[in-house]
Amino acid sequence: MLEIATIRSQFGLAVQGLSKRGIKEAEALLNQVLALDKSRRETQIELDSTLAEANNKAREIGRLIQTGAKDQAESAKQETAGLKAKARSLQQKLVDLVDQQQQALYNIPNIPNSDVPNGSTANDNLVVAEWGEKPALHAQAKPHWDLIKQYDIIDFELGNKVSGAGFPFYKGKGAKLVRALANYCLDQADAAGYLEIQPPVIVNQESGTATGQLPDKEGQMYAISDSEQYLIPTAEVPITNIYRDVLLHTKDLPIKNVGFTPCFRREAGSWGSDVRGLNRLHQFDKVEIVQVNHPEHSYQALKEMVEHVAGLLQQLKLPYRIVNLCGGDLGFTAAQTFDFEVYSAGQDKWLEVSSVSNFETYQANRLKLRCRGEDKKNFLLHTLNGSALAIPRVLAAILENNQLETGIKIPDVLVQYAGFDTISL
RNA sequence: AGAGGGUUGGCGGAGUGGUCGAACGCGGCGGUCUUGAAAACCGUUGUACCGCGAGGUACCGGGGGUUCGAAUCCCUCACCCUCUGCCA
Repeated sequence: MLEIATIRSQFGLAVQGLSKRGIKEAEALLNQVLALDKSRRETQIELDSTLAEANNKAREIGRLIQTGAKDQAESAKQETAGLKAKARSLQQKLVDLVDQQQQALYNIPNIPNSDVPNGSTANDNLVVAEWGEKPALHAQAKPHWDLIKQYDIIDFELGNKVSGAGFPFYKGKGAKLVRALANYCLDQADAAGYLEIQPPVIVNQESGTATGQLPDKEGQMYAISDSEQYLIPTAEVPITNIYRDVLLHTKDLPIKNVGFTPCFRREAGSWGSDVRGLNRLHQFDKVEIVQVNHPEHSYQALKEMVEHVAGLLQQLKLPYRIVNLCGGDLGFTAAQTFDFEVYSAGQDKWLEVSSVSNFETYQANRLKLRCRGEDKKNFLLHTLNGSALAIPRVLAAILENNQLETGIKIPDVLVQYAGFDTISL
């Protein structure tokens, strides 16, 4: 969430930033927050002075009682009734105003950084790098949803029967490939200095709010009935929330964590005819890298994370392009995001397999994740995360790009993890 | 799951209704002393919000209540410890 101090001191920049996201009423929205902030402060001043008066009265009564002046004490008690009522109503007013301000801020997205391209849709995203050659496939090449049936390695019908659409079963070499990809990604992250974490996959409301999924994306998460908990849509949520209400020291930085979890997404409204097979699932596995860094180093960290993901895809020999998301396509909480899209030859499509973002202080402000500086002043840290990688789409691209007439060739780096080098009949 | 005990500042640990943001010790920071260091001594040392400032307000696990006044009493939730039970 944006800091109220930032909105106050850099109003023009904030308006400009939100406009970049295509929010037309940005100025009115921010003015509304500032108005709430103003009355919040006024109410607090009034409340504080009322409480100060009541405190003084109470001390005075204490003194009177101790000196034995019972009658005076009793009459002084009568005088406090009004103050008490006043304080109570001001308190309520303050709580309401704080709540309103909070709600308003929760619904304002992050300000894109200056390097984010202008634009309103995915068409305006900027391709900043491309790597690899599109493979030349044989004449009978197929999309992965046909290949998985042919080799019987992933079963959507079975998933449909047991769970629902978008919950496939991975079988045999399909299951082993998932495991191989996860292990490969985790080992690479480990080598890059990330601490491996196995977090819970169910989180509470506070966690969902702190990383920004709530209230913005409530409809996209699976909620647990009765317990106000949610299945995680990404390991970002539990892993970043480790640092909720935490005060770090500069010597602790950077923090680098990696987690491998299933991710659950309702994907409400996004089901279409072009979304087939592994392209979009309700449950999928993902290795996620998360960093907490000093504001001065976060963009260097973002660059390193982008390079890390690029390295993974290069070793897997998957052609990819890196996309700098435009203002209109940027996620709610991100200040800047680079998407990795892998070319999947069987369906002739670019599949998003990673999204690497810097959230600057947006999440840290909700998390109350701060750092104690050398000057003993506390400041908000920057959080970052990226997929490294989202497994099913990578799997789809591997199956499609490496298909031969005789079978599917497994990328060299995965062979030692998978225990086989070919999928064939 | 049941019974009992507990949760206080960076740490340890007092405090059971008033002057307590909280004794004391340790640690940290500054100083005196010393060629330097240690020891000793003196001072200082939480966070957030509001205020130009003086200063004010809130916070003793979370939330609510009683009271003129709550770290202290009551309710509730969470967590920890001990004993009993159950279970991958």
